[in-house]
Amino acid sequence: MAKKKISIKDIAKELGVSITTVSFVINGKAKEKRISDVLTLKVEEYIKEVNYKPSHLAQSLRSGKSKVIVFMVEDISNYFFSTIAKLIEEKAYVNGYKIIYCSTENKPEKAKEMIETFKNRNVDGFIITPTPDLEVTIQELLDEDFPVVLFDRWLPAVDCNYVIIENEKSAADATAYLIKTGCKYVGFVTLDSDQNQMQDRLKGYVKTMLENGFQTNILKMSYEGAISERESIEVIQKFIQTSPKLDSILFATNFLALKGLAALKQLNSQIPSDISIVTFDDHFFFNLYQPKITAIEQPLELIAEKLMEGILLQLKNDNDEAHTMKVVLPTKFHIRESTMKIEKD
Amino acid sequence: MAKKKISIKDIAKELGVSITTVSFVINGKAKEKRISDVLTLKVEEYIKEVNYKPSHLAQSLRSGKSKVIVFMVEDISNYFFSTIAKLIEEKAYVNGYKIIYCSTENKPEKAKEMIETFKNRNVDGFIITPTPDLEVTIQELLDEDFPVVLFDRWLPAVDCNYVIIENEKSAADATAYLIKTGCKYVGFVTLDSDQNQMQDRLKGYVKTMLENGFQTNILKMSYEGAISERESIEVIQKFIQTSPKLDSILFATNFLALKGLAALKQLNSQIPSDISIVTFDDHFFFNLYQPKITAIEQPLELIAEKLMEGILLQLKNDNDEAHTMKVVLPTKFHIRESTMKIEKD
DNA sequence: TTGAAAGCGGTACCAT
DNA sequence: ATGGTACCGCTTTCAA
Repeated sequence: MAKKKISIKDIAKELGVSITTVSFVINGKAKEKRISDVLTLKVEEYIKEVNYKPSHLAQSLRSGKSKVIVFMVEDISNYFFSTIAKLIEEKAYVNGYKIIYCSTENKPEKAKEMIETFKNRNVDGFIITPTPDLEVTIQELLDEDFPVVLFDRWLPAVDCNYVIIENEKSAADATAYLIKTGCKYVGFVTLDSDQNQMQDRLKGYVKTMLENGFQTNILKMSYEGAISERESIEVIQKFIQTSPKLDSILFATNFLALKGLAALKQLNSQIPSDISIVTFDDHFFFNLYQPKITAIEQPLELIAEKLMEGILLQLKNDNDEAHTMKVVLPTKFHIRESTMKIEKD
Repeated sequence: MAKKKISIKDIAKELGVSITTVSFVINGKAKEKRISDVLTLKVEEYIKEVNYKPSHLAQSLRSGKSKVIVFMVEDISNYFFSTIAKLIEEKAYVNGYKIIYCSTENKPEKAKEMIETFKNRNVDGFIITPTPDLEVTIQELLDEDFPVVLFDRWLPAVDCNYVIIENEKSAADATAYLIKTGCKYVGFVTLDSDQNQMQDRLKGYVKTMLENGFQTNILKMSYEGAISERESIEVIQKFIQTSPKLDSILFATNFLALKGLAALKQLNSQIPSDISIVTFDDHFFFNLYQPKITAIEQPLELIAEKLMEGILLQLKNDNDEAHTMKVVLPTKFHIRESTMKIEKD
C-alpha cells in the first residue's frame, strides 16, 4: 500500500502551474518573485493537503548544501562526548542544522574513511576529535573550504580552529593541590597516547612535581580494547604497589579513574587515608562514590557553545577570510572527600 | 585553494570515453558489461590517480537507496543506548551500511519531524525506540515499505517488528528474590510513563507482591528535565520515609537508581542492612559502588544483533512477504551485595 | 564493446 | 506574474 512519493512535478501538473512557481512558493519566495496571492495560496493548500515534503537529497545535490554537520568523536558512548553531542544538537537545531554523530574509536583509517564518506554526502561542516595521523586529511578538508573545528585535542601541524581546555594548567593545579595536602608520592595514570591533550596533562603533572623537588611516578596504560578489564586493573594495582609507595594518584581520564577505583577496592586501600585520588572529567558518579572523588570538570556547555559558534561562523562567511578561533577554556576543580587527608599531628 | 570536485563527467572527458563506461567500471560491472580490460584498467588507474569518489548524494537520488540506517533513541547519552549504538554500528558497517544516530528526548514532535527528515533523505531503514503517540507515523513508515524495527518498547497498536526484553518476568523475578531474602516492604520506583516496557516492569512487581500477600509501594517519578536533580532526590527520600518503612527498593531504570543511591546516602541509610536495592539496567558503576548493587542486566550484544538481523532481513527482501520478527530476550540477574541482608537469628 | 540519453527531484536563470 | 529549461552527479536502458 505504499503511497507513491509525490514530487514537485506532480504538484505542478495537478495544479496546472509550472514547476518554477511551485518551487518559489515552497521556498517562501512567492512575495519576492511576485506570485499572485491566489496562486500562492492554492499551491500552499495543495501542498498541505497531500503532505508534500521536498526531497532533501535533491535539494542538497542541486544546492551543494545539506544542512548537516558531522560530529565525529572517539567514542560516542563516552559520557563526555555524548553529553557534548546532545548540547550541540540543540544548538544546531536552532540554526536549522542537523547533527550526525559517529565514533572513530581513535582509528585513523576509520576516521579518514568516514570523512571521505561525509564529504561525498555534501555535509556542510565537521566537528572532530582528531585521531592520530589525521593531519593530511584535515588539511585537505581545509583546502576544500569545509568548515572544521577540532576539539578535545588538536593538531599542531595544521592551522585549524579548535576548542580545548587548559590541560596543562589543570593537571598542574591538581598536582599542586595534592602536594599542598601533604602528598609526596603522587602517581599519574594516563594513556599511552601522543594526543596532545594527554601530553599536556602529563606535562602539567611532571613540571609541578619537579618544581617541588619530587620524583615523578607515571603509568601509561594501553588503549582500551588492547587489554582486558581485568588486566588493566592488575596493571594499576602493580603500579600502586611497586613505586615508592604512592600516597596519591591523578588520573588523566575518567574511565582510567573508574578502573583505578576498582583496583583500589580490590587492594582494600582506603581513600583518602591510604591514598588520595583526583581525576580528570567529572561525572555524576564521582559525586556519588564513597568517598566522593575530587575531579577536574570540563565546561561541557561552554565547549558545545564554542564549537557551534566556530562552525556557524565559518558556515556563514563562505568566501570570507578564514576566521581564526582557537579557544582554550578553563576547567573547574571540585575538591571532594578523596583528597581530604586526615590531619596527623 | 579548493580543489575542484571532480565528477564522472570530467573523467569521461579526460579519458575520451563515455560516462557510461566510467560508471560501469566504478560499479565493478566492467566484466558483466564486457568492457575491454585495457579500457577498464585505464579508467581504474585514472580514478585512483585523481582520487575520485562518487557522490553518494547523486547515487542515492538516482538509485533511491542511501545505505544509511537511522538509529533513533530516547537519549543517545544514556549508557544503554549509546552502547547498543556502538554495537550496531559495527554490524552495520560489515554489511555496507552507515548508522545515523539521533535522540528524540521522548518527544513525539521531535520524533515525527526527524522521521520525516530522514524519509526525505532516502534513509534505508529505521531502528526506533518509539515515543508516545507515534503509532500513526510508524504505520505510515510501514505502509511505505520502510524497514523498521522497534526496540526497548513497542506499540501494541501497530504490527511492527521489535526487539525487547522480558520486562515483566525480570521485574517479577527481582521482586520475588527480594521477598525471598526476607523483604516485606518492597518499594518500586519507576517513571510516570505509559511506555509498555515500564508498564510491564510495574506489572511484574505488582503481581509478585500481591501473590505473596504484600502491599505495593509505588513511586512514579516525573520525567527528567521536568524536575531538578535535587527535587527528584527529595521525592525519593520522601517516598522511602513515608510509606510503611520500606526494607527494599526495585528501581525501574539505572538513572532512577543513581538518584536513589544519592537519596539514600543523604539519609544515611545503610545498604543492605537498612534497605536492599535492585535496579534495572546494569552498569560498570553498580559493580564498583560500595556496596555493589544487584542489577538486572539487559543483553546488549544480543539486542544489537537481533536489531540488525531484523533490519537486514527486511532490507534484503524488498517485495517479499513482510518478515515477522518479534523478539523477546531474557535478562541476566546479577546478585550483589546490595541485596545480601545480614542474617538476624 | 561502447555511447547517448532519459531521468531521480529539485533550483534558479532567463524569457515572456 | 509565471513558465521553460539547463543542470547538480549518477544509474541504467536501449541503440549502435
